[in-house]
Amino acid sequence: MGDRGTSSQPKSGEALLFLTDDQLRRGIEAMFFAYRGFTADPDRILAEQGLGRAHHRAIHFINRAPGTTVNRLLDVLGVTKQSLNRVLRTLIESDLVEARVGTRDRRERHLHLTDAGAALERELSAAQRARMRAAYRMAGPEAVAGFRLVLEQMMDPEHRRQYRDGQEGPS
Amino acid sequence: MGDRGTSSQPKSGEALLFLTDDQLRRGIEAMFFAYRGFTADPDRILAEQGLGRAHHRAIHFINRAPGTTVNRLLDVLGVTKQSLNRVLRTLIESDLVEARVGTRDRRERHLHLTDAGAALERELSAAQRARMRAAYRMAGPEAVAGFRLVLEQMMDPEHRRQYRDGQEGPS
DNA sequence: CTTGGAAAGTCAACAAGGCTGACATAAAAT
DNA sequence: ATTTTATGTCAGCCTTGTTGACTTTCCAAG
Repeated sequence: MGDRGTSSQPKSGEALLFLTDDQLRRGIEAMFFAYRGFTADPDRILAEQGLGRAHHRAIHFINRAPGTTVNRLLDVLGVTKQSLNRVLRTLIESDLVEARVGTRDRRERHLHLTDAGAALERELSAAQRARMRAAYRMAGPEAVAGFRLVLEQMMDPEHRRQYRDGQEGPS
Repeated sequence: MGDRGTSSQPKSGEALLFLTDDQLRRGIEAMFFAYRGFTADPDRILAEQGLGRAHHRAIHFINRAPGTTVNRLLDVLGVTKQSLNRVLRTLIESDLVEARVGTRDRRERHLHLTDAGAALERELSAAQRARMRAAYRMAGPEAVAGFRLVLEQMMDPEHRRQYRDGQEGPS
């Protein structure tokens, strides 16, 4: 779709300099390579236990919101219940997650990490945080602010809501 | 893994403020949600054609370096040759990619996009660039610089090399 | 020149983790 | 009493990773 036009007038002003197709392509590749690095350490740890990235995502969000229900988790993760169910079943069988029947609404299952699950979560997120901490240190505070700003804009609006819900509190 | 210590002294100075575990967790989730958004548009387009994300990656890097060999592509993509081979086979069968037997070394296959392949590439990357352009515009030039800086630091060193190889020229 | 190994690519079979669809059950809501 | 909601389950499909075994081609040492 002939938008090569942008590249033929690259330096028409600072405000546009970073919007050439080539600069955008660089950003696309940066996302690709960075995401690989971002998941590499947890993937290694998980593989040792016969788990995969899907388990990591479930563990992460259960840890963030203990007692969350299956339905809310489905929303956040954006997969089907059949897919999540398979993952949760193995996590429960491996004694990493506990599903407690709801007291108010007994149809609901409230999900919690067991001690072993919490330990694994710490191991996984420690690896991921270490990498991110290193990247943040190298790049500096202003870069980090920019990083987060761009990422937030890249999300679909629904996911952006869920992302913002993860904030400390309603400031 | 007792690195909860960081969170218990959160505001000990501007230089550390952004390195609390909670801030790092926010960054981790930002990556997760942003990457989903980042791939959403191409995924939709690809699904219509019965292709997947793996095909997109191959198409992207063949377009960037026409005539590249399977081996070099393997390096960039970081999958096994068997996995890539399956993807390439469907791309060739669908007349999106052409594999020319090497003239100097006839073991090699040099990969090129066909006209149809180039058209699909433009469609895919136009969607992805549009999203990135919008995110860049909302975030502003300084944020973009920070975004790219952090992403680069997050890559594994080998991938960082490949990423840098994608620059305009050896300035 | 031939022969043996290395390199590039292909084929086969398996696993993880997405997906859809159909159905079961229990509890809540109407 | 009926319907809706939350969850779980079975079956089967697809993509995209994996490993292992194989072919073709090239090159270099004998």
